[in-house]
Amino acid sequence: MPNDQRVPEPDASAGPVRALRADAQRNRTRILEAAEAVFAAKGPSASTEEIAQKAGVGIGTVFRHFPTKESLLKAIMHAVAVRLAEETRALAAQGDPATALFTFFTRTVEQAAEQKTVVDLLAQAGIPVTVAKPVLALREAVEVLVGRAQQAGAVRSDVRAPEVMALLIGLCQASLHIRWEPELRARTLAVVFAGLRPATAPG
Amino acid sequence: MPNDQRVPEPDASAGPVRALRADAQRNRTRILEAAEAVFAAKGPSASTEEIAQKAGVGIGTVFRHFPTKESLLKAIMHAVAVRLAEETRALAAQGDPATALFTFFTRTVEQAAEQKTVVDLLAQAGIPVTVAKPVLALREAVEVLVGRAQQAGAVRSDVRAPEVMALLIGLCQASLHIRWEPELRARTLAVVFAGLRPATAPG
Amino acid sequence: MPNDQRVPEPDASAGPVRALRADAQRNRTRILEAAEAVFAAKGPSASTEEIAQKAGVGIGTVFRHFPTKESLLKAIMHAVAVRLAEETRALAAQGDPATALFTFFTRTVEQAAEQKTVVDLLAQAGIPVTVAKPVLALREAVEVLVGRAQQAGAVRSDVRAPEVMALLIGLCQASLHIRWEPELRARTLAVVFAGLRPATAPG
Amino acid sequence: MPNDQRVPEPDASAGPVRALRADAQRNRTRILEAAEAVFAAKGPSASTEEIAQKAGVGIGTVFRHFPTKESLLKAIMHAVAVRLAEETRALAAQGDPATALFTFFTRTVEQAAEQKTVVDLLAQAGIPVTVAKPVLALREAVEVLVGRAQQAGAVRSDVRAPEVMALLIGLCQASLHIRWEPELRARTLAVVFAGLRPATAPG
DNA sequence: AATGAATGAGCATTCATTCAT
DNA sequence: AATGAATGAATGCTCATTCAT
Repeated sequence: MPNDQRVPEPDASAGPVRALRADAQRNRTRILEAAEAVFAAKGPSASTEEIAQKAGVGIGTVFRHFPTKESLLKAIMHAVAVRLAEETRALAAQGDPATALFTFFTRTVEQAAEQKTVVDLLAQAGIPVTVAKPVLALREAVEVLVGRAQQAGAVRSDVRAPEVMALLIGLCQASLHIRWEPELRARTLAVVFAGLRPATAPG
Repeated sequence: MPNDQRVPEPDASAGPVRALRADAQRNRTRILEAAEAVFAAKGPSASTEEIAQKAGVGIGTVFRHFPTKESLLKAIMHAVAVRLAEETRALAAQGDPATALFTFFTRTVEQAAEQKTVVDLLAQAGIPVTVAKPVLALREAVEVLVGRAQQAGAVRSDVRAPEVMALLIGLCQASLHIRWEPELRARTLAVVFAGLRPATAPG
Repeated sequence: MPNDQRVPEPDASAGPVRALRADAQRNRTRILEAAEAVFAAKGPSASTEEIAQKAGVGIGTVFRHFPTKESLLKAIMHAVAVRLAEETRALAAQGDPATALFTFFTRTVEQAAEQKTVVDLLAQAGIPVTVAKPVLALREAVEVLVGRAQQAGAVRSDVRAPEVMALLIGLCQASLHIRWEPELRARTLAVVFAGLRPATAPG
Repeated sequence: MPNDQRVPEPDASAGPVRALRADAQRNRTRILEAAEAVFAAKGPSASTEEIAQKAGVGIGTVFRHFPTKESLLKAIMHAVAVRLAEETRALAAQGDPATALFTFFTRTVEQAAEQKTVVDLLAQAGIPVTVAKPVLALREAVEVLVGRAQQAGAVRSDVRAPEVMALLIGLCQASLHIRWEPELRARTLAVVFAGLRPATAPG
């Protein structure tokens, strides 16, 4: 038997509600990976069939795990949001509040250049309605970063989190349409960062 | 200006390749207007049938004028680009180079909030490949605005046009995903403008 | 002749709302015929694809004429109901009220044996909710037949139309499941008719 | 009765071909019960998965016991037929032949209104081909009821069992499509019974 | 040149049946 | 023997594109 479920150990914190058979878990993972890749490359209009093919499973299997295409998309978003929020919290927990926000901003824009999913996720973070928990967590993590940066004097005190999110969303969206030569991306970010810093900020 | 259509001169150089019968020309115009409205409201996924209906022509007529949906979209982009470029040139020709760029930037973001087409157009302006003339014209007009603003001391001298375009594209894209409360839009633009101004910029 | 539509003569009582091109009208007819045959043979679960094939048209054409499978089914029901109601009215207008109801009953059961559609239609006539006009017309026509038959003394005066409908529906449904040898059908109808006649009715 | 399973005799002649392990037998029973309930409520188009769930077994177990959905349906029919036949025989064995047939008829129609399975079963009883033994038993039991009723003078002597079956089937089918207000059902049955009674039938 | 009917590939989703665990 | 995950053919429906009228 593959799953020795002797005790209902409460540490089963990750994954779906019920324990899955080993093969089902493997397929679920493959589907998520395939979906992340396909959605990242082609956006949410990519066909479920293509995802199934890339995952090497039948179309029925995809729908067994995710009863609608919508739910699959949400799961991907969820995962990406969790990852981003974690990265953000890690940055917030690190030493330098003055640079954490800028680092996060830069990293996220870089990721967006490669993953449409990140772009789409942030797009959802822009609409303050019907947002799932992980998206909210991301928003809150950004708010923390902004607050810390302000306390450290790295960001003007009259800046608020929503416009930071707006700028972040915008540059990530732009990634869908701009061939970011590294220097161009750097110069664009420099403008935004300069705009965020106090007017008297040293070079 | 090439298109004063007083006489049915067969060599009309603007517009489609060959001269069109008067009714054909009228249909072409109606289709473009309908497509601009529909794409502006629903984005590029709107159905061609809907456009034909709004234009009051048969679907076949749409495809006679534009052999693919793609080509219709491009034509719309073309038209919007022409209009934007003209507005931009008008601004450049006006009196105050110090504010012209910011005015243009603000106006365009506002338009984007209402017209998906503007967003899509700018998206294309971000890809330096396969750009049609009107899009290039827009890029150049923006370059002029940036140059003038720099000469007027309103924009840092190390800023270049591409990052201004990138920021513009990004904020327009963001319009698709953010509910721009007017103050939020203003504060977001303020950050960008602060980033563009010289560090020691006067008020 | 397809359509000599010189004047908007108001007698265009049959067919869809707008005049159709000759080919479209032809296809519409073929689809209806195919659908009637297929539904009659296999019931409402028959696939739309099969109907399209039998009609010799693409699947898209079926959906252009009938935007949902449901609507196609309704159209068939409508047509059958109209036909049945007309037959019924014709019988009612004829000379002998004493036999008209029995004739109608017999004929309908015979038709049901060949056409599932008739069975399904009558099934709908049994549910007094959300019935379309032609179905109501059929119910009313049957009520007339019953009333006339009672006035002629051919049917007991305490019988009401609903149970006549119920018996009709039942025997039509039975046709789906019984191999009606002609004598069996006749004997079964004889029982029902005997039950409808006054107790003192002459043999 | 052959199936007293005191000992695991390997040659048990009734039920499935071979003797089953105790738990398999239990599962078989649960599946049949679940299927009867689900089919009774939703008709034969109910999904096999739902039946498995209601039975508390895996879908695979259902297919192990019944290799096709069709075979499961037949088994249900079998069971219902056995029950109905027994009820019928019990009525025949009772005291009053004059009313037994009518009682049976009334009861069955009432059951049909609640159990689609009864309707479907009788539908099969109408086709004299490929009838399983229990269905035949039911037909024979009805024949007995009819014969007794005729001997008692409650039913005309020229009536034969097949038309009684046809009427029974029809009214049960009608139950699927008619909202049987109790009075309507009573009046409908009254017509049929009047048709079955001798013309000069006393009271 | 205009029309709009016809086409058919493509999509999301369901479900009877099979098979690895 | 039991499980339930996997399968994939089939269905209703959409829409860009073609073509007869």
